[in-house]
Amino acid sequence: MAITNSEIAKIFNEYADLLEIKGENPFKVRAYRNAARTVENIGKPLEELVESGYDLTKLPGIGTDLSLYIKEIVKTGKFSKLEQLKEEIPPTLVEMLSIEGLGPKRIKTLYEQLHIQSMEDLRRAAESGEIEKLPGFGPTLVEKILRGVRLAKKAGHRFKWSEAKEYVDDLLAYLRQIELTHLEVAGSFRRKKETVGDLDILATAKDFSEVIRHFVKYPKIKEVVSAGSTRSTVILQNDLQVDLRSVEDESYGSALHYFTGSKQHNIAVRKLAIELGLKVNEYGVFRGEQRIAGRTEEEVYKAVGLCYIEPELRENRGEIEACKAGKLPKLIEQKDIRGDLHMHTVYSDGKHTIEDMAKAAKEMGYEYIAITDHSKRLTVAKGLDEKRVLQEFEEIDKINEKINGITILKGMEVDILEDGSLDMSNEVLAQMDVVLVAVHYKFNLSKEKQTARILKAFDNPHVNILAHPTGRMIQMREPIEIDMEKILQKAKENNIFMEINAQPERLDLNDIHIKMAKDMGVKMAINTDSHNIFSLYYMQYGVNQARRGWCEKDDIINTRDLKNLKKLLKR
DNA sequence: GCCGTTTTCGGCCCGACTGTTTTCAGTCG
Repeated sequence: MAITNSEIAKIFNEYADLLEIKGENPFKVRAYRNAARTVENIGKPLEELVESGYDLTKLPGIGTDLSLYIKEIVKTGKFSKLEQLKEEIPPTLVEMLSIEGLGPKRIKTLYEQLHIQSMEDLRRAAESGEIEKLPGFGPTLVEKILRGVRLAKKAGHRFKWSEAKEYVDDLLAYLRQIELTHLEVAGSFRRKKETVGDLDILATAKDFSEVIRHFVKYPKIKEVVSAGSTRSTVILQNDLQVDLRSVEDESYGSALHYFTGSKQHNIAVRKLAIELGLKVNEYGVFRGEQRIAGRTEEEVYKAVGLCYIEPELRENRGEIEACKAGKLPKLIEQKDIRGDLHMHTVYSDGKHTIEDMAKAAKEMGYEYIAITDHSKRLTVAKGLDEKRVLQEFEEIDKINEKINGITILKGMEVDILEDGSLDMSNEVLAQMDVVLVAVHYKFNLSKEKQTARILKAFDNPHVNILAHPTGRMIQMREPIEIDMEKILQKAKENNIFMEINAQPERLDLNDIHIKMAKDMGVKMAINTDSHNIFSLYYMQYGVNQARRGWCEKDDIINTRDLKNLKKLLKR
């Protein structure tokens, strides 16, 4: 049974948690966390790297020890040091870290003084008044712990970016009711991460205390966690945490940079600053006591010898090196998109007609769309057989004749059957302008079989695009197991494109795979997979994801005009 | 535990807020 990179990362993170509770050297703890991050971010399975004899110490944050541990985990599926540590420190203590106000030190105290090992122990001791008697603990903290225990059950939820966007729009409109100089959402939301854990909002105003007073009166607040003079934290009724912070205008740029993160990017920038004898914090860039930059982000980057780096790239995944080498991408923008190559109509499981979709797309300023209804295997979606799809194409011909300003391409989202053959005859496929293929069932095949299934589909000379390549649904369905590198390699050889599916719960490919594809020279298409006219606007989410994957206009085929697109679609 | 064009030892990002204290530890981001 193969072990995945994220499973290895999880092992290191759990080990780090336990080390921290044990009271180990915090830098050692950090080393394990850094290693976990590295492991998560390399697109290639570590299992393969180990097999090929790759020198793991070349990876950032992996030294002699950790490379040995990785090998051990890949070979045995287990990390013996973690197993040993679990004998010493009960692993159930880790779950208590999720409670607001409880960190490693306090958990250690609770364990050593009161033998508290689980959430249930914790609740009992808090209610009995035992915890309050401990030095360093008081009634307020106990209250907080009890609240934390109650909340822990539903913790860990992250909001889809699109979902967070709705809350952001409402909250910003509320905040703007009073006079502000600057107002910006920072954090992972600004970096356009596919999910957002909380919101970080930065504001400046003549009288900031008034902003805080206004903020904590927002009607959708469930609880005000803290409200200081420069920052405040609240929980909304939907359990979304919002942090509002403020600085002086002269620090606005550095604060925006600081609160946008990512943490790893900021650390890397600070290290650069230290090398130059500078200090970077949220108030500016300082040489000694003197502030030399801070009003804008551009200033901050310039002061540490860098160019401006787009928020979507700030993950410390090579953007700093790329900037120094003058190789930062010029990221794709929504206005570069000229069409949408994946959508459904009433012929299968869509809600609108071909003509409705075409008109809506025309209003978006598109030059072309492809109608790509499902094939017959997908009976739940009323998939089309050869005869029906040819009828659909006749209708497309008629609409193309009478409609102006947009061209409708004939396409289909064809099921890849279990054996890798396609759910449509070659004779009919040959009549299509664009052929999407996709996996819609048998998600749990072994990695070898699933990969072979898709590679076989790529042998069909009519295939153009692999739709939602991993099938994952954010926080709902795991991706199918495939060897992405092999698939990208063959896509490159056969001139097949990968889809970046813009449905907010899919966003498939993810950012790491997109960058992998880009680096391997595989081009992609950003498609909405719309089932009605309203979701055509999902395109923005797909563009966000493409930007996180370093895509430029040229990497995305539906930025081409129709003539050039057609050339690309001819294999 | 990692890392190094000053270093193979001695560093490792930085500050706000809270609750508990009476100057600060712990937590959080």
